[in-house]
Amino acid sequence: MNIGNVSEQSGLPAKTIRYYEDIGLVQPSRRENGYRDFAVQDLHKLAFLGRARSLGFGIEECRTLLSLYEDRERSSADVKAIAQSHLARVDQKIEELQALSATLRDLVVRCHGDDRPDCPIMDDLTPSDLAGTRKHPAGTTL
Amino acid sequence: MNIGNVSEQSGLPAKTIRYYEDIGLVQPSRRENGYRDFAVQDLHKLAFLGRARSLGFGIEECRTLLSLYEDRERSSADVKAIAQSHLARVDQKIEELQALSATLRDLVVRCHGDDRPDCPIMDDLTPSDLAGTRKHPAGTTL
DNA sequence: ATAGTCCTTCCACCTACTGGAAGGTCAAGG
DNA sequence: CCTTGACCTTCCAGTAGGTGGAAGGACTAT
Repeated sequence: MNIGNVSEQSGLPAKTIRYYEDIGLVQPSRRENGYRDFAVQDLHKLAFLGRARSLGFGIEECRTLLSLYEDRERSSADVKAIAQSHLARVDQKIEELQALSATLRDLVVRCHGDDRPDCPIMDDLTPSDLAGTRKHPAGTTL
Repeated sequence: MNIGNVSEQSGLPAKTIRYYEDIGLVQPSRRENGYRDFAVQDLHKLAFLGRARSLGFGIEECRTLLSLYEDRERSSADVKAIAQSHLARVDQKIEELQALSATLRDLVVRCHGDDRPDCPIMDDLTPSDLAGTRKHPAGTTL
């Protein structure tokens, strides 16, 4: 099967499929003319990867999940552990973003938003006390 | 002021400060010996940037905010517009992650997590409806 | 003179792709 | 036979926002 076909059936862009081959997630064979020739199992793997990625699993997690996918003797505990730690990370991120959202919302609400320069948002950003502590409790990153 | 000093007072790593110079967010002068020489205004800018970044604003937003910071005739409306659109993006992200979290949590809860291979998480990831494929016919699929 | 710390530049790496250029292959139509 | 267009190939560069490290110059103290 050619890459265009596999792309269509798996829902992954051809570029992404080549990238996945590059990092060793799939190993399609080659024809005489140099074209990749995907087996049905490769298609399955790629669809599996697409779903796993859409659930937010990282590439290395996907690699592990793929090996578990191919292991009919796997323990569901191994799969669950990966999903659980991923879930914990997602929930952690949600908390950080919620704190961020609350801070931003507060600033936005307090800013009158007219043509005068006076602005609580700018006041928050403006450094008042350098080298010292206080003012902002916690910082999060996106 | 040397970069180490500025780093300490602004809370930004020296590497980051050099990077910010690279992309034109600050323009410290140079001494005879090639060392960067930061003015107090540069320190203020860097602290401003650090706070804006910690609120999740992107670099280009920071660049705009910085120009508004230096413009004493700015309209608070301009600042508010940037913060509002950023807030909207954050809230959008939260919603996406919450949907993801719900899906993952459901899968994790339904997975018994023992030493048997049977696993609802894997079932979710496993492609079932691809053209020309059957669902694991006893030992053919990986 | 030498040790230790600070500073410099440059290059590579991180995630997970994505875009584009330059060029080979293949099937159909005239 | 030739051309057109779709498809395929590789390789290079770029994304966001830095981080790590190497190689080497500069400063300070003893």
